[in-house]
Amino acid sequence: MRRRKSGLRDVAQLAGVDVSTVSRVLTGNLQQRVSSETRTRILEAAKALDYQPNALARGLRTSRTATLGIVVPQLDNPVFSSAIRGAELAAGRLAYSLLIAHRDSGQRIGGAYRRLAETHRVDGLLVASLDSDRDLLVELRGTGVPFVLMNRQAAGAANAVVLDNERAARMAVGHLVGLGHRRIAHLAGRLEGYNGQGRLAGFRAALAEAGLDPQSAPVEPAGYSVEGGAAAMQRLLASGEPQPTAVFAASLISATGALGVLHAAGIAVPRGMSVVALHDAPVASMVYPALTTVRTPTQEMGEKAAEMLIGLIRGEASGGTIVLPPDDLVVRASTAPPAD
Amino acid sequence: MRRRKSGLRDVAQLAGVDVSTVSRVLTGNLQQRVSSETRTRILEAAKALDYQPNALARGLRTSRTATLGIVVPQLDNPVFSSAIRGAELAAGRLAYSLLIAHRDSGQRIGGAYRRLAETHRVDGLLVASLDSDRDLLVELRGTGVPFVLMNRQAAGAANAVVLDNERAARMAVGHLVGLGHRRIAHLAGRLEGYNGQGRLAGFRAALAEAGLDPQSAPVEPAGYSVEGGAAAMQRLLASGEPQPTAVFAASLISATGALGVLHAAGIAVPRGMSVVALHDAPVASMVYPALTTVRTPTQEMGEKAAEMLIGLIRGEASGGTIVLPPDDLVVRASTAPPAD
DNA sequence: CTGTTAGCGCCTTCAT
DNA sequence: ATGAAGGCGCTAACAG
Repeated sequence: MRRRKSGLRDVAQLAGVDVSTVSRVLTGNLQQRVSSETRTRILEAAKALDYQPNALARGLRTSRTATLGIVVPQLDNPVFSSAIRGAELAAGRLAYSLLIAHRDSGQRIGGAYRRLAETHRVDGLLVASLDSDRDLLVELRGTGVPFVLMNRQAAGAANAVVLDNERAARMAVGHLVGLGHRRIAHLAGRLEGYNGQGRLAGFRAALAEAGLDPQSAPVEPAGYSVEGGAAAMQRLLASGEPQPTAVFAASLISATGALGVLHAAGIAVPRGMSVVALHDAPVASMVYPALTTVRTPTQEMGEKAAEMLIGLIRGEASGGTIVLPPDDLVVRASTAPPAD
Repeated sequence: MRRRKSGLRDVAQLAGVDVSTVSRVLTGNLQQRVSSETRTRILEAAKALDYQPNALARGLRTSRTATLGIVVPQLDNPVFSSAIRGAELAAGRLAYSLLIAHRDSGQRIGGAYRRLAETHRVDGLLVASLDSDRDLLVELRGTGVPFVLMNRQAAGAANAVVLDNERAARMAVGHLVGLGHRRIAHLAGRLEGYNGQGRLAGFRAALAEAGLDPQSAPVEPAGYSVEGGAAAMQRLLASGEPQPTAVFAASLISATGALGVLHAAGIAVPRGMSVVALHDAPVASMVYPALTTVRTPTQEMGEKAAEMLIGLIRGEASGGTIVLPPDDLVVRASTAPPAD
């Protein structure tokens, strides 16, 4: 019972004009010279027929697909899912769609990117990857489409949207210092990575500002997993006296792992140990005690990245690196003045 | 320095044959009559030029895009992100891509679906929605492409992949009963929804089997949010004696909300109250105490749904409803025998 | 077994 | 201000 999908030709016929005129009106980017009379006639016809352009035909002709590819290492990480959401919002506003692909781990690096780009499915790539810089960039360049990195920076990659890690870390550590903590440890991210390094630097800077010795402060790499956070916390507790009274975790996820270890060790939070983490997400209030966090603009990161990419595709923008400041500190139940 | 992308014509030229022959070989679904000599020659040429078919041109010609649209209400929900992951895996195996869209809440229902389907971007739709049945189905039918529902069933929709809610609920409640609990409450899902009803039914069935009275057991609708779970737990605690010794939550997320309320009320888990929830995800071990859950095959749900949809698109399958059994019970720290 | 032909639906010079 | 014509890259009859 459903009629055949109507094309440009049907609209043209109904409006009594040539298809090329219809195309001019409906594409309508330039203020084409078309009598406003026929223009309205065409617009009406298009609406009457509920005309929808065939994206394939248009893409074939213009060699642009109005589609962005997005490649993420994991979907269950709130940082990425939120960035995707942002990218999707921004893309939608600019009439772009999002084609999603996981990094097929185990495959040759970049397989996902290539497939998308080389079959003319996407006009550009949004990349949130954990790969080592060199291989990643080579593959990305090989695709021949513009790309924007999200949540990381890589030497030689011009376009990226990242968090101001240093400032975020200082916000977190500043909170601890303000509460009176003097022995503060850091559950770091990946020390080889962009974010891990920035957060560590911010941690040390904040300590120095407070008149504490950055070099003697314990730092345990924890990565961005629950297990990593747990292991790092364990090492921290095992590593002799005097124990810190507070820890700053580089990520919400690793902080939850640390919380588990503290529970198991019988150390009350925040009485025996204050915990503050970077990134805010629903999980922060699901754990016990609810975690004090620094809210980070992850959704905005996706939005900015998509906007930048579309700008690059359209040749309107020049790329660069956007550094987003952290939103604010969300004080919950996991931080308090030190007991001693 | 990157050479122009090579097309069918380049391959044909290099192999010294006509493009149509190349097409036959490279499409190669049917055992086309082509001399194995020229076939290998073409294959070599294609490899030498690193030929990649232009998906747009192919799609325009065949009116199939090898792309599935997936519409989800939220990305940060582990159930959905895991289902997406599964869909992506299955689609990839069958050479399909995934175009993602959020339900643009606030817009007219189905806007997301329509945009994807009516511009010939997708061959079919994977739908995980929370909308009321009627509107959803009307919109979906209007798109003219086949669709498969994930994690829900709707009257009149032939194709769906769902969880065996009743069995999952019985698994959870059976665990509680086995521990010796007699006063068991249910933090239900949405009682109007498919999943909520199934889980409630399973809850009551399990009680009846254990010789307990299903009708007198407290049931509080909690939805699938942290806040809903907290509010429901609060109502439960306020609703007079005798209090239950255990609760079965219809979802992991609402269970975390309930945990928070129990902490605040000074009720120890599991000593004062056992908690078991449906769905397993990393969050289950992030909360304190780590939640005992029933693991559900959410990723498989996505896989099955994608496989079914592709079967429908290819005209090879006939659809239907697949009911997936729960995986198993994961006993963590939130359940124990009742104290009294 | 292989080449020829004819579009898929659209955009875009080039005329008029 | 509008129409005519060509072709994006590919596949699918139909010839040979």
